[in-house]
Amino acid sequence: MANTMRWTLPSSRSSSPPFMSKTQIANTFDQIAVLLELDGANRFKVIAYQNASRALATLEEDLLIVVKENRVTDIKGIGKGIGGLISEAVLNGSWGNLGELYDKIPPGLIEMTGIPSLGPKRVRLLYEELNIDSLKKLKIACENNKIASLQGFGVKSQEKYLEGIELLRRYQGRSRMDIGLAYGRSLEDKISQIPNVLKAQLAGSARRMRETIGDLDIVLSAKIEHQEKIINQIMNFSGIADVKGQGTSKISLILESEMLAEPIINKELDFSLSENISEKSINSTIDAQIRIVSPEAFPFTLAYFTGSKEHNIRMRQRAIDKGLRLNEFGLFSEKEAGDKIGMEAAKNTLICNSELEIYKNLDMDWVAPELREDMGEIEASLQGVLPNLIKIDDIKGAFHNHTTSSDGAATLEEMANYALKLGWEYLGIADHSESLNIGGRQIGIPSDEIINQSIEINKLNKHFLDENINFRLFHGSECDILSDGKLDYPLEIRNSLSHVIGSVHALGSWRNRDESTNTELLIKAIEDPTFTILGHPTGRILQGREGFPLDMHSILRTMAEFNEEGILKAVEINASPYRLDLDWKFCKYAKEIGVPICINPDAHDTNGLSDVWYGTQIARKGWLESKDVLNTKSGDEIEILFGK
DNA sequence: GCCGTTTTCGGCCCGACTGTTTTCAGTCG
Repeated sequence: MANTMRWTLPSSRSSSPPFMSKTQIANTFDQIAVLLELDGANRFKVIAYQNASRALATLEEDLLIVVKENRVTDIKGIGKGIGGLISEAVLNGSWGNLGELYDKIPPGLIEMTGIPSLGPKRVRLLYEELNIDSLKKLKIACENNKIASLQGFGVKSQEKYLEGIELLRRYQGRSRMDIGLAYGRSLEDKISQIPNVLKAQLAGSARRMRETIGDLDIVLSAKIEHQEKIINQIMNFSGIADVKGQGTSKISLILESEMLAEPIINKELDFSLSENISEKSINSTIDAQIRIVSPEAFPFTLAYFTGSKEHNIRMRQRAIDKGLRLNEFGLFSEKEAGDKIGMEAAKNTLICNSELEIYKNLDMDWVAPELREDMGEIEASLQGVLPNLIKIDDIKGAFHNHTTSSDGAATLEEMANYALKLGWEYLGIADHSESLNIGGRQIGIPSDEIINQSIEINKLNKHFLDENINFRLFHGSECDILSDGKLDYPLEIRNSLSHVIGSVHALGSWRNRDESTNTELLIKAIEDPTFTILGHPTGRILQGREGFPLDMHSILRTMAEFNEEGILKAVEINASPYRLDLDWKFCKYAKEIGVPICINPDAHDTNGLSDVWYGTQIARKGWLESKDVLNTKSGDEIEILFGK
């Protein structure tokens, strides 16, 4: 959880209901869960708030309407208590007596739980016994040997906390998908090459293709007699910064950049990105857990550590419903296993040679790892209606790319040639528009110069046609959505373009406004007849900054209405691993209501075009099939759709 | 705090590792 330092209940900026948005309430419930833990509350109460937060974040309907129609407790996971809080927050902007909880828990305690192996229970104990309520006080207490004498603590814990405080200072938190995957694949590869390793596979959030990755989980299988030697060889890898734990079936490491097979390429970045990326992301470390199991247990352990936790809970429930029990070692009869646990319980497991067979034994279709978030995949799997997910080879081009005419590093021709090399049928050029300035320097193409780009594009297109090359350039613009919701450039320029990608760049005013005003202004931009695609919808930068507040469901509904009338309004998944915006959680909804999605690399150099891979992973995570994605269509089809 | 063909109470997923204990609680995933 980012920035745990100063938690407060949100106050409303609105003068009429809804006083609080879905997102605000969901975030608040997440905080409440942490505070309750520190307060020593019943752990199921904590889970209830976490579940309620999830339920709200995925609620598609307008929350105000749900509240007004007294349907809030119809939402699964929301009962009388939490439902009352939601209604009050939406209708009055107040938070019942939750304020007392915020007042009661010193903010320093939240920060202390960031120390490895120091959880809420012990933090609470330290607070009650020694009045420790900050990292600083904890450090002093450790140094003065005050912790070791406490019941349940010892010298080791004291030392660990001191190390942990130090670690916290340079702790990077989660990693972006590109960095996490680079580490994960390198480690997976190295382990696979050790003799007698039968399989080594990345699991966890990396396998599920989350936009950020917490730590790496790798499951490896080997015969029991080889396991000890394999562990020793792993421990001798270069690129291990620290060993956090080591057992016979699990090792826990911190990796540093020496682990990487090849250094991470620094691509040319959007100006707004480079501003928000600190040095820390470059020299980051990442945690890795490695599990060693027998070949028989491998599919179960892989499934278990792929998660998500929520998916696993549903899977176990499914097993229980069938009189079975599922754990990380097997799937077996509940009756037979009795009180036994772990490997012992799984002794008489049903044999499964792959994950597919585990699902099959539960009368389910295999669920792609990307979908395992308990977002409807269990139901779809049981009904046999899981989506046929899009693949990278389905992509035939992309619409949002920059050249040297704005802030790109490659020329139009270089970009086109690289796109051809990728096997694409088209490339959409969308340089920044006139108004975009940074530090007094104009980034965007001035109105009177855009004609030059048009001439150059026509020339290249004629060349492709003459040479009988199935490739074309589309001349668009990444047109600024100004703070009042109007589009940049005069109308005649926008009309002359094949596509207009509307993007918000002047984030200042958008981030300082409330959700409903922003939503209204963005809808105004979308309604402009020249508007085609919504670019990086929230402006978020992963690990950098939050996006501006927006009711995405409402935005998507507006876009769906246009599409129903045959007017193309698409939304972008910005495929840059720094953004991955539209968030995957909204993709399924967009698809269901009929809003086309494009996977756009927002490339600022030729290498950047390859980022469509990350966007495609996010599209898969968002349940998208090839037919849901605009840039799987052929060049001819796009030409008709754009009308140019 | 939520939920319910075992519905108004009693459950709520499961296991490894660690450091502290001498049988276990806390933490983590």
